[in-house]
Amino acid sequence: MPVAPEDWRPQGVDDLEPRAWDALRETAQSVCVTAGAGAGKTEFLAQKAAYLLQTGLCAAPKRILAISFKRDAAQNLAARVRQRCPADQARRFQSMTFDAFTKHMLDHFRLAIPDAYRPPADYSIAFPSRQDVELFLRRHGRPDVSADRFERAVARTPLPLEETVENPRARELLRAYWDDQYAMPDGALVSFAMINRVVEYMLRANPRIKRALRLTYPFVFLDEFQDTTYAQYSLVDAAFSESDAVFTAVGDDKQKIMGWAGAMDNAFDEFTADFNAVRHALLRNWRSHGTLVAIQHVIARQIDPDVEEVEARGELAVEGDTAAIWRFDSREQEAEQIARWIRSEVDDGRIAPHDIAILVRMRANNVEDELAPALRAYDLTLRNLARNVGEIAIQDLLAEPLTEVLLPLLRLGASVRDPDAWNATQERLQTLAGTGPEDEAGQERLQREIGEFSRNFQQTMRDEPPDPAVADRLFAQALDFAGVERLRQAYPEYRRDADFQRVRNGFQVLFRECVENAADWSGVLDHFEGKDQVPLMTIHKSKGLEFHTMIFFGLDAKTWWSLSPERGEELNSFFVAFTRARQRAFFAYCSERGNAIDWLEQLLLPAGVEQIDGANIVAADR
DNA sequence: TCCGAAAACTTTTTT
DNA sequence: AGTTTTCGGA
Repeated sequence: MPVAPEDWRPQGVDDLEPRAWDALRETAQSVCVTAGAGAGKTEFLAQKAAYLLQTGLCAAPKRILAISFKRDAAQNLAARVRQRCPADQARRFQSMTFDAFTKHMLDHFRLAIPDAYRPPADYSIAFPSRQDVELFLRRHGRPDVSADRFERAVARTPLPLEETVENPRARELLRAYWDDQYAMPDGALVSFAMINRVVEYMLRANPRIKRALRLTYPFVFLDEFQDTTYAQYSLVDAAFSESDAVFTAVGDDKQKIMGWAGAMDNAFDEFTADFNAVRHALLRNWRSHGTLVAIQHVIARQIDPDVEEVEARGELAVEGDTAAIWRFDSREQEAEQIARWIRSEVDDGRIAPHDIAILVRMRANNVEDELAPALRAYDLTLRNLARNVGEIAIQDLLAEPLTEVLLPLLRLGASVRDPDAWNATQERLQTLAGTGPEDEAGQERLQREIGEFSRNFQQTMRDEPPDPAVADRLFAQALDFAGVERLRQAYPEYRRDADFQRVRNGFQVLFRECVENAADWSGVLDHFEGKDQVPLMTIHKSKGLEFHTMIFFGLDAKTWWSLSPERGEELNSFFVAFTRARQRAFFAYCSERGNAIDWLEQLLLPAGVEQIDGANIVAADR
């Protein structure tokens, strides 16, 4: 039974801020919502979805399409809506990445693609490397063309090339690329950039498909809109322009840090004009407390002089400095003092190591070499999320479906009763086996198998202390229980053997590594997931995350190369780093490497951020 | 093998 | 803009 719009209440939260109400109730016209750091972007989208679904403004069988850039963002949003709405409503909320959406469109409407550009049904996804592209350019006698620019041309040139490219040499080169990719010896290899172009062409050429799309999705959400690329924008345009689809685009221009990778210059302005959207700005920050928000405002005003002041809703919960520049004399002192500071914070019981993030602008691997030994001397472990285990980065490995299946399985063995692990295992295996909730016999068999498996595992883990050889054996057994063939069937990204082996191998390497650092198997798995370790990552990787305390490492001029205070994204990336902090933000630099960049000092000092001699950050008697 | 010069690279996601 | 890798000539 639908709720009347005026009676609808937010789900699972007390209330929304007035601006959020305005943006939420706007359902007749597209909206651009500026949601700054900590404004509750995901929550806002989830509430708006709940509003549309529960009031019947988006009534069955119509659906909401939500498009994000990253898999975890798409999954988080979907999970949030599932918490807020009954299953039959949540099913009509389709949250996916841009690439997943275009690939679905391609697979569904492949036959509607004009002959000259229709990929064969058995195409595979390619992630072309620079070398691949350079090889192609050399083969076609054009080594003078930069691979970067050529890839960008592929991504941005609309099809059909015969009509859209005037320069004959450019046209032939692009056409040769498409022909080559479609005629690879092991079958067609298509990149997501190509899929985007093909689908955009298909939508332009088939008004009927466009109409069907519009009927299915009267509402479209676009997440992190500031980072939309031109290719993605043109696809959205081809799919929904001149339709009555109502868009909700959410993002923050001040956090645009992907321009160098092709993000649009002013996505919000263009969108507001093209889709006749009204603009709203959320004005609360639920993440940080007042002191930090005040400093954030000073930086924000530097990025956009017209920015509105934000109301801090986070509570101050620490004593002492909440923002400071730490100046060190030498690299040695810098690493040593930071390690000592973290140790004393942890010893005082204030926070756990994983509440403190170390952010860097780039080259996290080099910084790891510098900091890890110092931390180790204080019995702290640094987790560099960009570090490769085998051929995959730890951060990527942790988000892989294989990890989602194997970790709960291993957890079952590590403790006698772990209902979360049991439920997760059951859910994952159901998906793998394709057992529906109505198949009672299948469910029972699954329960029995899990029970037997976990008893077996529990015994091994009780009898044998953590050891690399045992780890390998447990890993092999868990993988076997899940079933390699089933896994590779269920997840298309594992179809190609090399892709599966890369993840498999990475898991094994990290698992074996964690064995060395833990007293029991439970500890091994905690270590695997990063518990009680200090995370280290780039600013780009930290986007969307938050931490109790943020330490920015390397406020030296040398690491901020393409930086100019007036324009460019460097100030934005600095803003992103600062706004990750709930309680405290510190900036470390060391005169041995260089001086803190002038403009940052000029920005931070007047904002009330003091400079502290790094020798004094931990009391001497500790 | 060594040296200096030149070129490459830095910040990333995606089934 | 600075750091790291590659390359060519000795």
